[in-house]
Formats: sequence, C-alpha cells, structure tokens
Amino acid sequence: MGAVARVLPNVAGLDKQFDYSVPDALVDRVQVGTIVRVELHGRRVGGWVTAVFDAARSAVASDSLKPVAKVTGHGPDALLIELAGWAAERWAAKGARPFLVAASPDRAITALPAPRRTAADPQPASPATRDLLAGGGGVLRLPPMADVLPVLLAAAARGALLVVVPTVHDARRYAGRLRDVGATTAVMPDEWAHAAGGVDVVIGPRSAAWAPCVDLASAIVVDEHDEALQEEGSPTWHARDVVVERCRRAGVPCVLVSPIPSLVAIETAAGDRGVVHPPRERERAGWPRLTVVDRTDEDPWKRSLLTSPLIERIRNRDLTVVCISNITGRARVLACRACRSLIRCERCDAAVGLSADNRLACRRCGIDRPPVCQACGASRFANLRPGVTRLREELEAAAARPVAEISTRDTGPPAAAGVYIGTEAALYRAPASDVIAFLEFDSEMLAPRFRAAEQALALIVRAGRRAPEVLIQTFSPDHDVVRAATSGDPDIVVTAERARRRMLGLPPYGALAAVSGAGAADFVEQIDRGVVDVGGDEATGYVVRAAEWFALGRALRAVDRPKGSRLRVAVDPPRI
DNA sequence: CGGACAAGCTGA
DNA sequence: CAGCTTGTCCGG
Repeated sequence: MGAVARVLPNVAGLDKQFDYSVPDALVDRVQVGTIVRVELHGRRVGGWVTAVFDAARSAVASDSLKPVAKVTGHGPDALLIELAGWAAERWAAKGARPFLVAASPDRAITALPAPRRTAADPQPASPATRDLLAGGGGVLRLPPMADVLPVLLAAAARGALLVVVPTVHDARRYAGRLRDVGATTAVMPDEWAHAAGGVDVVIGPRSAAWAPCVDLASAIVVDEHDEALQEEGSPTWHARDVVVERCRRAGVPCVLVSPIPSLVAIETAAGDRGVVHPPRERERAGWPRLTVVDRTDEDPWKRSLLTSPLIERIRNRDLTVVCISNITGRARVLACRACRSLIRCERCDAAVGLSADNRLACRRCGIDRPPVCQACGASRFANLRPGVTRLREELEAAAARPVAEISTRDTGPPAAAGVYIGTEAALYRAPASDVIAFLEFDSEMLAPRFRAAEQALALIVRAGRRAPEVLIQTFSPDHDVVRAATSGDPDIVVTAERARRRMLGLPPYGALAAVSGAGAADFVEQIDRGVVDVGGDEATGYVVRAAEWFALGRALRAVDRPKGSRLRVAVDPPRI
C-alpha cells in the first residue's frame, strides 16, 4: 500500500492542497512539513507536505496521482503547519502560505547540523522571572533601561529557548551576549539550519515567531509593545500573538517582556498573576529623565515650538539634541498676521500651507494661489504649525549653530551637527544624543487612533533608550501618558485604556479590521452582517468589527475577493 | 500564479 | 476568418 502526501503549493493566489503519491525511494524523507517539488498543471512548483497518509484514504484514486517529483529539504514541523492554519483564520489570510514562507528556510536544507547544546549554567535569575517561568509564563514589566539578558538566561537554563525581538539588530546584539556567557545560538533567519538542528537559544526578529526550535522549553517576546513585531503587509500577523498561541499548543511557558505591556499582552498572557514587575522604586529608577514643557500659558498669538527650555538646550554646545516634529514640508497651518483669520482654500475651505515656491497650496483639492489672505488681502502670516524644513531654519537661528535635517529619503548617516530635526522616523536614524525633544507631543498623544496613548508612551521609551533626557512639549501636561512616563508607572495608561476600550469594544475586547482599496465597497457588501458590523465609507476605508478575532476572520474569509482587485484587508491594524 | 481554452475584437 | 487580446477556469 503506497503513501500519499497532501501538498500545499507555494504559489501565490492558489489556496488549495493536492494529493501526490510518494515514491518508495522518497518515503522515509517525506514527512509533515517537508518541502517538496511537485508537478502542478504542467509546471514544477515548490510546496509543503501538510499530511502523509495511506493511499486508501485519498479522495483521488491513487493511480491517477502524480508522484512527488523531488524532496527539496527540511521545512517547518507539524506544530508550525497547524499554527499556520490557525494564523490564516486569525488574520483573515486567504491561505496558510505566507506563514509557511515565514516558517521555512530561504534555501534548501538537506542535512541538519548536529545539535549544539551547552550544559545549562545555573544563572542568577530574579525570583520574579523564576516564578513566571515555573508558573506557565506571563507578562514581565521591566523599565526601559533594564537589561533583559538575565531573563533570557534564566529561561535558557530550563531548556531550548525561542526569543523574538523587534529588530535583527537586537537579535544579533543579544545573541552575541548569550554566546559570551557560553550559550549556543541560532540567529534567524540566517541560521535556520542550526535552529532546526538544535541549539540553546533561537533568536530573531518578527519572523522568528515561526522559527524551528528543537525541544522548545519556553519562549520570550522582548519589547512586546513594539510595532515592528506586526507585519505591515497583508496578512498583518503579530509575532506576539503567534508566539503566545505556539507556546499554548506546545504546553510551554511564554513570557512577554516590555516596559509598557500592551493591553493585548495583559489580557491574553498575564493570567491571574497579573503583570509582574520589580519593586516600584526600582522600576521608577529605570525610566529616562523626562522634562515636560507645559505650553498652556503661552500667548496663543506668540506660540512657538521653540520654548525656552528647548532653546536653552539647543544653545548649549555641550549637548547633542535631536528634535522630533511630525509635519513635513514648510508650513501646514497659517493665520493672517493682520486680521488673524485662518488661511483657507478658496475652493474647499481646508487649511492651506505654504509650498516651497511660496504659494498657498491646498493638499485636499490641489489648487494653489498667491500668498494673500482671503479675508483682508494682507500677505504676512503666522505659522501655526511649521513643517520640518521651516523648523530647521528657525532652530538654526535660535541655536546659533548648524542644525541638520534627518530625512527619511536619505540613506547613510545624516550630516554631522550638534542639533538635528526630523520626523518620527528620525528616532531610528538619529545619532547618539543627550536630549531627544518632541516638539509637539500632543499630535502623538491625541492622535485620532485608538492606540495613540500606547504608541505615544512607546515613543518616550524608544527616545529614553537613545538619550538620557527626553523633553516633551505639550498643552496637556496632565495627560495619562505624561503622568505614566514621569512617574514610571505604565499602569496609569493601562487603567484608562482598559475602561475606554471595554466601553467601545476595541481590541482586546473586540476584533476589528480595515478594508480599503478598489473593490472594498463590493467586498464589505458581501460580509455576513449577522456576525460583523461595518462602518466607514469608500473614501476613508471601511472598518469591520466583530466580537472576537475568529468570528471576524471567518466572516472575512467567507467572502470571495474580486479577481484582480487591489483590495487590502488589515486585521487589527496598528494605526486606526 | 500561470497555462489552456473560449469568447470577443479587428482588419483585409 | 486568421490573428490577436481579454476573460474565466483550474490544477491531484
């Protein structure tokens, strides 16, 4: 009786599986997860074996089955194949293919290296970490400046450890330090084969949530709150959620570590124990120095992003200062200096800004006109929201030293200067500095997105790890985010968020997806309204909501998408 | 996805 | 009506 392999072809847009006979010569190399090549519709394609069974059970008569053409090499194990199916439903993907790609090596692995393990050196672990691991995992809150390495070592002492971090850079750094103390590591995605062979610690960025890990004993997600852990393209899967489910299935503890655990982490992984953290005094000491510049007393007509505390710092030639502002270009909102009316578009009434060629350009309807007030004809304006280019000029005048713009367009390091200005993206590219200043932090805290508070707090954490002082200018100095950061107590934000999201049915107390692009109207039309609720419109995109993720995922997957459409379905989009 | 095949369009 | 484009279907 011959063996049959069910194969999921690695072909975009084809979400079906097909049965193939397994030639006797290949039978001991074909298992669930093996990457094979098969004939499909007259061409050779790669694919994953998702099941192996006896010919009698195949839906197709065994003599009409094509044989598996070739064994390419090792692939994800059976648990990961199952997990990919789970993820496809969770994030409303058309099939499991994108997840299996993430779980597979980027080149054929025909032979696995021998296991490399070192006898676990008993490491001094904090009682909190030990208890967490012994108790099945949970959420560990460590302040921004805390070192996570002791936590990794404590977990690695229990057996094979999987670690997911936000960036490859983080992965390499931790891996180097782990090796320094004698642990063997496989850094993903390059060292897939070593991970599949068996090492003490498998570590990597987002995709490492799908990395092989022989005899997985525990997993840790570092900086669980970081948006880099969520895939930007569709399907928008989140490494944290994948690792939590993977560990649940494997029956091993998972620890989510963050200075500012997300509400999602707390609700899905903290359990009865709640968020575990060091004594408040020690946690408080691990937060950056935060300088809050309260702008509420400014004369509204003299408002400037250059407050005295900021000017004091940029004038100090001993300090390197990075300024963050989120508005690009020269100016987006202007008022007439003579009659004080807001400068608006003649046609659509939107606020208009000055373009580089000194004309009033409307970003909404595209028309432009000479720089003249529509109400009184004057031509001198107050810049209510200067853009980065204009700010650079103002900063340079105030600082009396060169100010460099950190542009996201440039590659390579920004020009050397003592003061830098850039948008939020500059946070990733800025050189080592003494002060990071958010010139208009309200646009972060008060952004019309439901995760704005968590995301604003994450910016402070990120800045605090790059500079000893974080300065924020705000009209809301009593905002939860400011209080949480100044007191080093993220619970302030969590408590407020929990109440708000419960009331509004937002994640983690509800599920939502954004549907946009061509054909979106048609698509949402067909969704089962008994399960989901649809808001929004063609222009802004649709928001589809359900009570929980799988109801949402199933409802979205049940709709067949128009063939060539540029439709985008983003489940749990980070910015909405 | 990409090949197969059928149905529509064009030009002499 | 050949020769081409465009659309729909389907794969073991």
